[in-house]
Amino acid sequence: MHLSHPALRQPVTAADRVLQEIQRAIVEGDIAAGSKISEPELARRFDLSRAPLREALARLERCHLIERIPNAGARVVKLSTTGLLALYQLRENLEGLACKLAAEHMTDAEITEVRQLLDQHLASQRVREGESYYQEAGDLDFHYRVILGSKNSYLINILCDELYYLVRMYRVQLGMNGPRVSRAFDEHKAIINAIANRDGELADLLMRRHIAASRRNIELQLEQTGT
Amino acid sequence: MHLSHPALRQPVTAADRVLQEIQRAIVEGDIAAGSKISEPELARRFDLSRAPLREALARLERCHLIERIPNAGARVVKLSTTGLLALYQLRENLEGLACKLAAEHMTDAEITEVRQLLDQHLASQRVREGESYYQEAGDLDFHYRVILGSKNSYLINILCDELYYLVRMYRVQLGMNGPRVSRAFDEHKAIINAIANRDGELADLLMRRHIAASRRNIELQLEQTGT
DNA sequence: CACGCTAAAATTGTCGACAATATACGCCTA
DNA sequence: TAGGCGTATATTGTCGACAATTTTAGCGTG
Repeated sequence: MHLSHPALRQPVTAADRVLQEIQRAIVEGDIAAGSKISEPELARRFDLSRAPLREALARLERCHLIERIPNAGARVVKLSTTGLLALYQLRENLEGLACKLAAEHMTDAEITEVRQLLDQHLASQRVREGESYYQEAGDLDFHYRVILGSKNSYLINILCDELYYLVRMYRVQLGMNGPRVSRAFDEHKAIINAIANRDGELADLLMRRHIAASRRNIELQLEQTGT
Repeated sequence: MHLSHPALRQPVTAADRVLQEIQRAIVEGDIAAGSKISEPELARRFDLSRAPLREALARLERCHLIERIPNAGARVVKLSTTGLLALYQLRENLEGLACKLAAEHMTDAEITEVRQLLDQHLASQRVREGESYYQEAGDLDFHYRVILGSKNSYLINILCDELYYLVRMYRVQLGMNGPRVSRAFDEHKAIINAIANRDGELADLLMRRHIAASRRNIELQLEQTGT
């Protein structure tokens, strides 16, 4: 049971590289949601054989970005309100647990690092008010740290490797530039404070609320865009 | 988002078949925990080429039965106390959530089915008192039903496809024939009652306790066997 | 014109061989 | 004899081609 997970590992094999490229393409909508995946086409596009490509597809299925049917091929996942709800329902619970465990297992040094990270975000955010991309990356970065702080490898694997690409996909393809930017920082602060105080129960609660608020925000976006 | 998951699907491809065979072999200790996986050897043993075998290995990694290192090969996972703890920590939370959602989403018909299932277990268990295998299968069956009842595809996928083979592996390789057999039935009854009453909060609590008790039981087994 | 059947095309699944990388062995040196 | 280096071996990663299956297109029939 090792704690550093593959997502942070830089690609060493051709399958790793093409995985990252396709992941990015799907998350950012470069390959349209719901569209069919053609192995021969992708193989040509990325200039490699089908063997490493299929390896990559297997991992894409693992993080729920594509759905495969035997002998019939793969499709990029479709975004839906029910899917979003199910995903965030899970996140609320899992990241709440992660917070509780982080309050038990994070070292003081790690907590200090996260606080420095938040200070950085605050500074850079004041400068480029409203640029959602940095906010988003920063938010994910914060969540990553806390999740890793749980020191539970299964939990880390599920959240960082299997669910987060899909979370990003929903965020990116739904815009995510609302007025929530500034409030999120305060919520992050409160969470890391609870963790620093070793108050797992509170950290759990605050994280659940934080994610619930984030979910409502995206749902609003969804309604406005018109499903 | 479809609710019936691959685990219940019968194998259609060669990779599917060999996956199931290797899964069983690892879970039951036929392939020793911690041992190295040799692709050429397994390919000969199951009489197929390395392509479908590697597909199977990718899925074995997904359900945490093996660990792969690029260019260096795969090893069967090692069982450990910390691993068991991390796994059950997650199960407590996730299956608790599953219960809460099941209380909201299960149909009356589905609840009736689960109750019939429990009656069957009780009858057959009275007959073959103490035979742990059936008990284990029955227990897992109950948990499966509840999890499916949550109607959350991500939750179902994580519990049934990714974590449960490992749970079974711990159970099988640690014996699991303790005196807990009879108490589990009562706990199952209480859980389905809570779900039937649409009391999600109570169902959540009871399931967490049920799994915590199960964990303590296995930990005891571990200590006795001598890690 | 719609429907079902048949045949052709395309796609996925599997195979055996080659290339790149890691492991194991033997040798040399201190 | 212990330790490090270089080669030999074995294993994993990748490739191109073939087999099996599905999808598509065309045809005939009701």
